[in-house]
Amino acid sequence: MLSYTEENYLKSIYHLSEGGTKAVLTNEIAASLNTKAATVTDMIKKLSSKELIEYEKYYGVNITKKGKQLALSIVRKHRLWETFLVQKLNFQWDQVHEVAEQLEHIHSSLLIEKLDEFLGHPTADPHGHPIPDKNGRIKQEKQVVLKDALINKTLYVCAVRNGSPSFLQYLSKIGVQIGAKVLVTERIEFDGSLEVSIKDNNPQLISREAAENILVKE
Amino acid sequence: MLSYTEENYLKSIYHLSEGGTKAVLTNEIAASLNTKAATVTDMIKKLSSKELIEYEKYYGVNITKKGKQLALSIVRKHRLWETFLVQKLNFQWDQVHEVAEQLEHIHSSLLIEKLDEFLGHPTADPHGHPIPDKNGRIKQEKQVVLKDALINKTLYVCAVRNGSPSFLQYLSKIGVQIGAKVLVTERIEFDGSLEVSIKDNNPQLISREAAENILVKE
DNA sequence: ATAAAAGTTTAGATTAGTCTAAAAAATAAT
DNA sequence: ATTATTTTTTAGACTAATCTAAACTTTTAT
Ligand SMILES: [Mn+2]
Ligand SMILES: [Mn+2]
Ligand SMILES: [Mn+2]
Ligand SMILES: [Mn+2]
Repeated sequence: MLSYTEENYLKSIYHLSEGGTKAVLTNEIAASLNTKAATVTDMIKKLSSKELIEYEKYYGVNITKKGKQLALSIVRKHRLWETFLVQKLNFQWDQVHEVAEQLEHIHSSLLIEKLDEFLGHPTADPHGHPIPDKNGRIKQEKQVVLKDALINKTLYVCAVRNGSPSFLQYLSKIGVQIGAKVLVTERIEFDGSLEVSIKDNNPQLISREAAENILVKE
Repeated sequence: MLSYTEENYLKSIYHLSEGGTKAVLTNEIAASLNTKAATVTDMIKKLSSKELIEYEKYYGVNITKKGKQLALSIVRKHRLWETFLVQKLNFQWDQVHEVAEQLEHIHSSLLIEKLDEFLGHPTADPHGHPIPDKNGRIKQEKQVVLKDALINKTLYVCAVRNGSPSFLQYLSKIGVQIGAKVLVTERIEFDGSLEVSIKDNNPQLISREAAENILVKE
């Protein structure tokens, strides 16, 4: 069984390697976990000896199949708990991440399967992120970054890329939530900001920065 | 903020001091936490320096007001989680303790208040143990050990004293659950075993040992 | 009252996780 | 192709929690 700390390292390595194909670097892990490179070097040796990652000195790490399965089970727990907090306990979507960081480390397969059942086998968490199933499979739907969306095409918000409370609170304030209808009415060349109509309301400006962190689908 | 380990020691000391008035001894703590006396000595020094207990060398410890409040908040979390697992996730009463041992250490007052609300402010957990309220207050009802119950008096099971899975499974098998109607039809002098009618069924024998671990009320 | 037994504390060691500072390797710049 | 910079690893130290073995106190038995 992995310790709380080992689980956090493994999950972080999994997220850093998502999408990309290159090895994950020591400093990247250190930055993502707010720790020091020397500490990371020790830990990746340990995870490597457990065959959860492959480590080549000075070149970084790659997650193994076994490591990925384990990481996915932690991600599954994290996202199921976030869903529980929002759907059953009426948390706001900006309040759940920190608590889920703790809850994801509870060890009980019975608990997680019963929780999944209780929630009706959800496929996405409150931020639109996919929830891996019991076998670690993820249902990925095609989505596009709002920044790159076509002008005057009706779209629906399906996920956020940045889960920071301040960003989520801002989104709530302007009416952006998962499922919300959005329409880009104009793209400002100068700074990349967008004029967007949210839920058929009067168009308002959002920054390029914000538009890069909102995912939409048709 | 207390560590996972400090919380377990404090809770254990609280439970060992419940009822009794004498100081809690090093070996009692060691036994209850499956650790060694030397380890306990170190930890009680730490808890003492945090003013959660009062420690007199060679004579044991007493929990302080501050320590008791903290212990009660952990007990509250433990019992609310057990209630959640049984009432919402359909766990059996013999499956919840181990998981609650982990869940009780999640730090989030928002979480626990919302959970309490979600469960409808329950006053007892699945084993009939009282759930302290937000302020640490416990609603104690008068109850008697089944072993000492009057003959042929209708009573209702209100709690168990021993939460081991094997005992709880045995109780489930013979129909004893919280709220079940029971009637002691005869007390066997020889070994203290009781003949008991459970839910108006034919009387059956239960051991003195079992009868000492079942609490009933009128 | 003294000796034996039981219980508790101290001393010294170990493991997990962390850090800083120095050494080594890889990458970038002249 | 050397040199300078950046990144990574190693070395050594620290804290929390744990253990065993030895020393010390208290309690019990003679
Ligand atoms: Mn999250
Ligand atoms: Mn975590
Ligand atoms: Mn319990
Ligand atoms: Mn616990």
